[in-house]
Amino acid sequence: MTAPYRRPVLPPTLADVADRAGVSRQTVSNALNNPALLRPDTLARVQDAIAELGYTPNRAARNLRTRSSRLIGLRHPPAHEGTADALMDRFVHSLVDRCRQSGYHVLLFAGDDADPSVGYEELVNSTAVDAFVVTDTFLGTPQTTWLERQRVPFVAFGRPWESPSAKHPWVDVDGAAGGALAARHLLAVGRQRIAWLGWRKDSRIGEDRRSGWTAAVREAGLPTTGLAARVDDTLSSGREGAAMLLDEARPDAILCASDTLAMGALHALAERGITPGRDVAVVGFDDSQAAQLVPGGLTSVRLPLEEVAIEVVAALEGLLARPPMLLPPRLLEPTLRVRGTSAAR
Amino acid sequence: MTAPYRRPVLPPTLADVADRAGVSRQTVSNALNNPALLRPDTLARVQDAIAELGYTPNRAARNLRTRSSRLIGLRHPPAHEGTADALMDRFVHSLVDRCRQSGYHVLLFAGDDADPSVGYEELVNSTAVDAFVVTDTFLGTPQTTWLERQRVPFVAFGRPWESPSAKHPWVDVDGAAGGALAARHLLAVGRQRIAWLGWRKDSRIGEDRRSGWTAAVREAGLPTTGLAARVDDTLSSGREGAAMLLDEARPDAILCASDTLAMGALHALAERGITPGRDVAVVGFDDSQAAQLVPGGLTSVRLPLEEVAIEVVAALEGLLARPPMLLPPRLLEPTLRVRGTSAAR
DNA sequence: ATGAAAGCGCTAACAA
DNA sequence: TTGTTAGCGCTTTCAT
Repeated sequence: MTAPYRRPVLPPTLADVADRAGVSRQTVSNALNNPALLRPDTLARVQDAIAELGYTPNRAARNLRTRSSRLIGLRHPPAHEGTADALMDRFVHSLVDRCRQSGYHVLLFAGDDADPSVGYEELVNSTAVDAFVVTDTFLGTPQTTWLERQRVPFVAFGRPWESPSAKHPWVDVDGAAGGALAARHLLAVGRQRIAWLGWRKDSRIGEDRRSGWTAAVREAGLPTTGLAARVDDTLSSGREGAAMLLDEARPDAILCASDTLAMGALHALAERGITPGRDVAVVGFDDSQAAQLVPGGLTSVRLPLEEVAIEVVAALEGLLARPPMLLPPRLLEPTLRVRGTSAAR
Repeated sequence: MTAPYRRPVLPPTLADVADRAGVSRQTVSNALNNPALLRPDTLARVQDAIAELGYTPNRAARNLRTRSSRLIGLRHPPAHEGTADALMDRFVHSLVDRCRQSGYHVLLFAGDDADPSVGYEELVNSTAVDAFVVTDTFLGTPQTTWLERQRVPFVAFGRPWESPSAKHPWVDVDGAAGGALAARHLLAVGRQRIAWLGWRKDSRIGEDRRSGWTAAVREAGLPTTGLAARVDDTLSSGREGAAMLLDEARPDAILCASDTLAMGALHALAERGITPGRDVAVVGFDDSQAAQLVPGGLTSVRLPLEEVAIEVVAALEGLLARPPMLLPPRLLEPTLRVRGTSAAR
């Protein structure tokens, strides 16, 4: 049952490399961290020794010495079943990829939904990570205020809605621009009564997206009153909200705050025998897999998560540079993926 | 009388705790790692000091000393756009959650798709992680054979298809059982001509799932010949494959190797005005968000990813225990989520 | 049950 | 340009 699953020999150390190259340990360290200091022939000799031994610096030792781990902490929130929030997956991948290019790795930790600061504190005090990426600023900002007070470096994906005076770096996507983009697209394909199916009023992200709809529709001289519904972000709420809109407001398009709601709207249309895209257009938000896969295809606002990751890592590097450099907030523009539910007629 | 505490710039160290508690550093270390050695009153005094100072052991120092990082490496593969493989998200979350309960954290790294060993090697040599979770065994096993030869501890999610003699721990889901489960369900709701829409023959996972379909259908004395199509795992391939089956084989049910293919099949049905679940049943694999959200709902085989994570972490703990214990492979049973596309008639 | 000493592998500061 | 010294914070002997 037991097996010798440990590596047979210990990995080579910096001292081994120094011996082999016939130089001191410090010279090897310099070859790694400050190669310009070495004479070319010495550098080459050291690099040969490194290659021959397959040497890689021991991270624990380096971390201990430099007081930095080159690890970025990211709380991995539970995926909500039955919703279309596969955003995280795309973002995490982009983040991991950009981090690699900067020599960082991503450390995932599970937070407590009740007390969001719980995971952060332990990782900070144990110097396990150099900084955090905080993604759930829509939950209010207990973490960010805590992190800020503790002077822990972090970059937020999401605006500090509750405390606009917060000075930490953040990157966000312009929801209002996305809402307007979608609304103008619907106007362009000939829709006149564009309804909004969104989240409850306490959602700042929801209100942001909604404001784009309001602005674009009014700009076209068309009505918004009586054409809005606010519900929870669930499939069934979306279906019920859309049903209500269809029965009471007679819209020819429904613009939704999320793909989850948009899929709910498609349910409502199907139940009434209404064809999406022909009779009533539907547009969602987030360009989820469901939007991409549903028969006919669901038009959706796509968040530029790859760009977000780039900006987040840039801000992180600024923060961790010496001296630290505080990059200004970045608000990125979403795009629109047009599919069958908003075909031109 | 205790002295007033002022939060220092640097986190408190073990020596700070020792000073405050009036004991030696080693006693504090023992309080942490071997509390049974201490006299109850000493232990209490140390714990008080730890709490007062908000002390958390420095991970780098501990890692350096113990030669372990309590980090588990996980390669985060790129999410394929336009497919329903949101599996990873659910699995990662379960894994992170279980790891926390065992005092581990998950380190994400981006691999190179061309040379899958690239990320692993650096992390191993730098002792950045104690072990790996390998998820993409369906790609063949360059990583696993490499890891095994390097004697790096790892647990695979996925069988060693190419090398059944491999002795590393692994956890997998029984695809054949899933295929049979879905097929029997379709038989139970009165379907007689159950087609298979699967991947190409070189996919071991696909052949595994398919074998369950074959067995269950034959067991019922019904035909399988002429009722199978093999395509790539894309939406359009699924649509085309389903279209071919519908036109040439007249099935009353299509069992698919993935939700992506199943969504493609729904496209094909929609184009023909065929109602899923009434005229032709459709069942997918993986219980993706698309399956949960698509109007009518897509019946799908659900992988027990939470259980997989539990077993993976258990195997990991065995591997990292001293002496190491090699847990036997685990093959877990999937379940079926019945939705509208396979309603009883 | 508690304490003293050593050292894990690395890099910052300084010396040569 | 290269080498020497010191020490990051912790745990592992071993001694008391």
